[in-house]
Amino acid sequence: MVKRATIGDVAADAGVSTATVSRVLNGGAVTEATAARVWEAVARLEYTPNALTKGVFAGHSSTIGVVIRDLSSPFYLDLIRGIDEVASANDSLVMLANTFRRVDREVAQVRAMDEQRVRGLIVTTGEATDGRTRRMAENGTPCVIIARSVPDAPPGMHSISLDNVEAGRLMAVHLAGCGRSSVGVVSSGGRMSQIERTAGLRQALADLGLPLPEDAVTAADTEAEVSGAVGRLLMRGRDRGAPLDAIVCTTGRLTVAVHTALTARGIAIPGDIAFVTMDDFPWAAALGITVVAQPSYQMGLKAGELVVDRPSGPAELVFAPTLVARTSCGE
Amino acid sequence: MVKRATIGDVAADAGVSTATVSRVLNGGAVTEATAARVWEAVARLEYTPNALTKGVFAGHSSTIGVVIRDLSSPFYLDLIRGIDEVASANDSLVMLANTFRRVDREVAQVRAMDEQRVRGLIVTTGEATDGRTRRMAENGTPCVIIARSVPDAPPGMHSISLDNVEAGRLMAVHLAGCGRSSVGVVSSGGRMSQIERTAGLRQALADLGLPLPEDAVTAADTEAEVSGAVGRLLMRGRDRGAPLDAIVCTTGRLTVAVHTALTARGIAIPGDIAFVTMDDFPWAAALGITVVAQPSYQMGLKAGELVVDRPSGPAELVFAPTLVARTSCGE
DNA sequence: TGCTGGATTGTAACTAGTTACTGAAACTAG
DNA sequence: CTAGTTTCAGTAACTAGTTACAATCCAGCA
Repeated sequence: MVKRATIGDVAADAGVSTATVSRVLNGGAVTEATAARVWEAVARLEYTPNALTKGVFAGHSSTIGVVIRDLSSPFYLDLIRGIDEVASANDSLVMLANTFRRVDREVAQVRAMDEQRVRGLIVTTGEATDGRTRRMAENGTPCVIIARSVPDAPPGMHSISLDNVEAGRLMAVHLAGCGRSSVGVVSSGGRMSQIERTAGLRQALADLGLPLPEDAVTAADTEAEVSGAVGRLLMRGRDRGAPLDAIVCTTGRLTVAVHTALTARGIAIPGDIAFVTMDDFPWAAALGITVVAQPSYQMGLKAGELVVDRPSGPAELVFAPTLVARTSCGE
Repeated sequence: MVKRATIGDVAADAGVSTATVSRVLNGGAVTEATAARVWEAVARLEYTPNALTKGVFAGHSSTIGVVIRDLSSPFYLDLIRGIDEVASANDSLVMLANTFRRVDREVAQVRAMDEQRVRGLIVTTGEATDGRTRRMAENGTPCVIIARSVPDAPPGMHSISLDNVEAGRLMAVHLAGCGRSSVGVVSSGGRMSQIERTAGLRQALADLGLPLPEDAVTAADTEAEVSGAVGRLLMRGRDRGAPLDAIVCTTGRLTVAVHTALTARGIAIPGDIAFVTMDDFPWAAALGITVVAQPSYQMGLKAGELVVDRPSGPAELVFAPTLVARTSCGE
């Protein structure tokens, strides 16, 4: 195993002090002749500076930490692409951690990011990590919470989220415009974003004279639970003599499962039932699925900028969703 | 801005030396009473150890570096999940960098990983980075090259790839079994994996008495080029009086594009043309698309283990593909 | 009471860099 | 020809930890 060259080795090879090498590498006042000798030594020894040591001295590393609940979601993927764009424009790397939707891992990963002294932290975690991110913000590490707003955020603690009520409204207006009147909702658990989307949908439907009763909304936390949820919705419609003519899915994560549950029952989309869901994805166009899309890449870009630009106050950014109309709701 | 507590602050607060604090934190010989006082100080000051400094002393950080060409591919996503699994079981974080398929960014990101003194590096880059990874391996940083084998690898430099010839063979046998005889191939550029898959397909088809002429294989590097490539394939079949009855796509990245190109032309799958592609993905089941899947999660797991376990010699692991038969080839 | 010894704890050197301060040339000006 | 200024490079202190070695403490034993 060959030992890596240190700045001391370079200095010795070039016949100068480590201070001079550091000056050459980081742009201080040095003679051209000296600089040339140092660069030669750097090349000869294949010197690669130690970013850890630089980080120790600077008080923080040059990487941006990102903690994601679910790497398989296309929303998060585009978000990461946006962050990565800003990062590489600023000589930063992105340190990514996946939490697989487990709270204990969220807490552990955020602590790990703190230990790594990341330059900034972008996080899609729940409230369990708020204590730590708050403190990190106070310690001078900008933190960005995605998909959730944070009450009483200190300076340096930002949030980026979607206007979820508007997302629900867009769905309602589109469905009504397609002549649908009996809507069922598959929603995932009790996250605020889910609740807001359903509330926005319900309010807009009510404004259009189409009430959305409580029991027309079912929760499915996992893909396995979706089929049952869809079945319940279908049965309820039949029982009331008002058969379901539209299904809304409030989370992109369950889109495949809902779609599969419908087609597996031989239900035609949009012939029998209209289908709208959240978040655009590569196959949506091929399948003709109408979606309410988040500007995920833009959100990632903004998150990266908040980390890099360090605005003084806390920022609370809300992005507008857009409906991408395809064929899954008829018309 | 509140300054972060250092080990010195903890030592002062607990009335001991920094050495003792270090021993309490890392498990050395200390009295219970001293340990209790130190832990109290740690809690009171909300001390979070600096992983950068630890890394400087250890000679490397505790994070695993991963450089990915294309984060949007489901193959890489599952690979990352596998790596992440091993990482978190070993108190490591994954530092991820995306290169967007650009060689200059590959080189820059691998250098950045070297500067970060990652504990190990897992990479899906091309030959341009081989010089650096070779040297890193010699310096004691295990490197794993994914989807490509490396000639004359030094100890600590490993490769994990798919048996691409077998992947092509699986496709050929399946298509022949479904009664298809006139196959067209959409392939992406000149990467070795693409060439091997096509070669495997051609050999197996030939063994079955079904030659695959050179011009039945078209290259499409980007999604935009796919439609033209498919058109050429279709036209060629018509011209020869042997209309195409199967299309093979040798890269998961272009699956959507090929599928869209076919359906946009009103071609029924499998009615008019059979379709097989590489890499399984969430919508494949819903769409009934037959695929040759890589054990991507397993490959990620293995890559992580190579980094963590540091076997002495260079390892060259080749994984077997499996065909997931659905309905897109008829039968 | 004094000695030996194991268990704790502190001191100081070390990791690989950066930078404030210092000193020595070299150049300019009177 | 000397004084003042600028330029350049080196010394040493600093970042936040770890650890080898030395020092101290108290117990057990003669």
